[in-house]
Amino acid sequence: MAVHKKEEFSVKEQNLAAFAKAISHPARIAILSVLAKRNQCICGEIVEVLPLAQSTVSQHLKELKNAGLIDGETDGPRSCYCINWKAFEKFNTDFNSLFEKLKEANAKCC
Amino acid sequence: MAVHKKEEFSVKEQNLAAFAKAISHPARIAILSVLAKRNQCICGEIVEVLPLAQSTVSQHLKELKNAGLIDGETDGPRSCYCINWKAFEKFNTDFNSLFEKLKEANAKCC
DNA sequence: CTGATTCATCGTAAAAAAACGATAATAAAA
DNA sequence: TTTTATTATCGTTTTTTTACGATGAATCAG
Repeated sequence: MAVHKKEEFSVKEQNLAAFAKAISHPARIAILSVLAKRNQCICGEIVEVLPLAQSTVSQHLKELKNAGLIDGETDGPRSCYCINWKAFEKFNTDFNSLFEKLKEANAKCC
Repeated sequence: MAVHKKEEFSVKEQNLAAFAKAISHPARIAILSVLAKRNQCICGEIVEVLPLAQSTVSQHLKELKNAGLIDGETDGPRSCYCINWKAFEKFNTDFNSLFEKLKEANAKCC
């Protein structure tokens, strides 16, 4: 029990799920929101705004970066992050391509 | 350690994160995809298609229903599900309203 | 060079998620 | 009424996530 079954789904499904997972926590939504407003900012500014410890924020940033949603580069002793808009566009495209199919049917359940 | 901090974020952020969490597993993406194609179907049909046990699929369906992404009603001994398209539209709206703000800036990191 | 700042990483603990088998509940069929 | 088919729920185990403090690494200021 508790075996990994994620690999048995299609790559597209896995990618979409991975993106969704990246934004599936309010803290990460908040981080993205800050980045969207300020265009770019350093880790410390984000820590100031969020109700979380520095190490926790750093962890969330890492996850967002691993998922490809943000870019980051170190600038002296600090780290500067910004949103990777291309990744968001790809998400929108994939998301729609999965669900646009029968939208016009406007199904009523059973 | 391990304290719930989710409540300390805005309602909008929490809702968006909850939606994303619902679609953050490939099995649930696959379920939604099946429903989108077939308009509606019963639990058993989904179980046939997925590489998961019946109880696991039922659990995923419950999560999707709790998140408001699908509707379901029992039809005799079986349960019929379909997609709640309104919920998807709301997600799209909220998603864009959070992130559309600075898109034109096309930021380059630092 | 020393000290201060800034951030990432490590270790750890608690909570939640994922998966299954077994069992209960429900309604149709016999 | 008894059986059968279908689905939901319960109990359990393993894994993953969330969160923190403490420690390290890197750079700037003095």
